[in-house]
Amino acid sequence: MRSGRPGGKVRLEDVANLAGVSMKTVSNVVHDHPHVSAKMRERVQSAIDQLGYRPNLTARRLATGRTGMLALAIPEIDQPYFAEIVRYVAAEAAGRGYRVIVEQTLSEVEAERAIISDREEGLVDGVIFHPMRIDTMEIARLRPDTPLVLLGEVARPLTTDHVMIDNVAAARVGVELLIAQGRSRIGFLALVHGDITESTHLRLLGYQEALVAAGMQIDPQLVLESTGWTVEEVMQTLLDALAAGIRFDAIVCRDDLFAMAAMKALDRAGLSVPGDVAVLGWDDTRFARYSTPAISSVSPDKAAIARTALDLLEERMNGYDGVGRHRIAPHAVVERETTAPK
Amino acid sequence: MRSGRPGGKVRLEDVANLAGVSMKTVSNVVHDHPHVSAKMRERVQSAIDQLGYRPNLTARRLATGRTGMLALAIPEIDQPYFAEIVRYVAAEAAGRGYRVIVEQTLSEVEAERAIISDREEGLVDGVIFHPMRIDTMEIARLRPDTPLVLLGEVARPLTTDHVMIDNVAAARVGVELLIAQGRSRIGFLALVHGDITESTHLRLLGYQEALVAAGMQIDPQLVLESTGWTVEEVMQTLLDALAAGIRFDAIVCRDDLFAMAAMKALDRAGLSVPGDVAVLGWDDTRFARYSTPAISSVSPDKAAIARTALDLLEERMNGYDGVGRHRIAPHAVVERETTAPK
DNA sequence: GTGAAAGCGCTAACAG
DNA sequence: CTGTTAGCGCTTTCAC
Repeated sequence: MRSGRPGGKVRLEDVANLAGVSMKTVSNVVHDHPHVSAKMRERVQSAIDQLGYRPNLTARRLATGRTGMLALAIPEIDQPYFAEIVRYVAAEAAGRGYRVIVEQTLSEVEAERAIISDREEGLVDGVIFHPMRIDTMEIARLRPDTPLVLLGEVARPLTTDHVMIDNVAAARVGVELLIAQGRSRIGFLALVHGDITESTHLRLLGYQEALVAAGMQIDPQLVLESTGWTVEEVMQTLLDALAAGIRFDAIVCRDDLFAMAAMKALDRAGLSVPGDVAVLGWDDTRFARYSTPAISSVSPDKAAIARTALDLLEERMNGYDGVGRHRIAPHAVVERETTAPK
Repeated sequence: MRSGRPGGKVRLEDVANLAGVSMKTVSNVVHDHPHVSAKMRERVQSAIDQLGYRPNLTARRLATGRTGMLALAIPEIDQPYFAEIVRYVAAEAAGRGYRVIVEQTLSEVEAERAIISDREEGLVDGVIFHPMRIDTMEIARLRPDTPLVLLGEVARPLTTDHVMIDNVAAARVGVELLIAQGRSRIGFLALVHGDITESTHLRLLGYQEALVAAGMQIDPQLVLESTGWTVEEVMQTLLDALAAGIRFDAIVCRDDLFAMAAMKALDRAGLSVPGDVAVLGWDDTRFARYSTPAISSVSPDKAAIARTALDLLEERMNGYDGVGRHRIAPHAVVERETTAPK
């Protein structure tokens, strides 16, 4: 089945020789080019099968200048929200003929810098990047030659494309739901020390807007602050507030992980959900769906985020070189078991 | 900063010209080759910086025949167990100088077949594959030229390397824990219709062995069967058993997702965990840690799995061509809140 | 220690 | 519609 060449490697030329045609004709067959006679096609195909020929991607890439690969850079692959984003982006990319390589930054500054200032050329045709640590200025300065689209709520760089949801509006809708269900002491879990992304602040802003619009008083005590992102830290934050005598009948969480932490804290404090306290998560991940009780959650349209990011990126890869575009993806609030009329 | 060449592309040769040295010398500097004088290195480096030269990966790959890339093929990226496997494999691979591209099969036969019978050459140097649908015979028959290591409990192919945990022993230890805590009506959730992997059967076998070893009676009623893998189906399976009057004081689950489903069903049936019923999960994912109550879980050593898979794969990539090796990674049982003495 | 030249396997422009 | 040929940018013998 293999050619007699050393290493068993079969080249396009070997196929051409065996079939008695030119390399161009073989290439036409491999690429399903229209203008090839049926008998020709068959003859070439049989040579391909006989030799077990497989086109060499690397050579093709060198010749075409395209890799057919995209990089998706995210903080952590095993955080459900990002795992789901990877899934949608990979599906969307596959539909457009791209494969995706996943890069984890672990929210480390150096890793994020490495994404932007790509040292080597020809790894990927484009990059989709969800930054956590580096800011607009740095992205603008280190801006790579490679087409780039940003995800998430970084401060908006003027020069770079960007896809996000309207966090303020989403938070507002979520809080309005709680208010409509008769909740009046609605907490926010939580601001995080050292968080330089805008997400949490925007969500907090929407929370505040909804309260004001409803003519409710804003009690700063209800806005909690966590020392970190872990479930343990977030749980402790709520536990401390409860121990300090602060009372809630609803809690808006910055994401589903925080909601899981809230469930733990409330359980430990002997409070029932949603009887005593309603809980609203964010991101609509598997955590929310599989938890008991199932967590109501603000749901960004991940498929739309992926689709929009790919749209933008493809335009860049096709040569668009204008100013940065900013696209808003839709959101919804999915009601499950942790929210209910009081 | 850019050369005057069209397209702004800077090549090794341009650097060589500017620095007034040969391409070989530039290459030596780029690769930190030892035998280069300090002044030479400096001169070349300044030319590199001046031109903004970035080596072209594709050309390097074509010349060397290595891609520096690995494929990791898994069923679903957004299933926590696999997301965590991706994380460990990616970390391990990065440490060895490889990048990884993630391929989702979605447990579809055709997608799995595509992984094995790679149509194109030069995409990756090696493949790590967690199959769900295709069997030993097919893997052996379609076996690609690309080095391959299998993950999970497929029937063991003689020709292919393979990393797994000892499912039987792990299940036995888990059930022994339950027995030691005074549980006597221990259910198994669940066999799944159409599941052709060995995992569930091996776990069921260990379950059975532990019961026999403890001199307990085996009640077939306690071994449940689900029509599918979704949380809804699994939950319904347990709900049906409960409705049929079958009583449990512990449930061993085939994975953490099934454990989440069990928690839902028990909650709905008004049973408390672990008061009335203990629950043991499998895979030790974030689900188990973040759930309320936190789920005790059989914990495969994912770091060891990743490390071992890479070890095996590197040997293959370095030319080892012997018989398939089978490596067992360690496991443990992590006790959390869903198991406790009765 | 450094330089010149021959590929790596494919694509695409051009000629026939 | 098919064949020829010149690159794509780097690595790597092999002389110097």
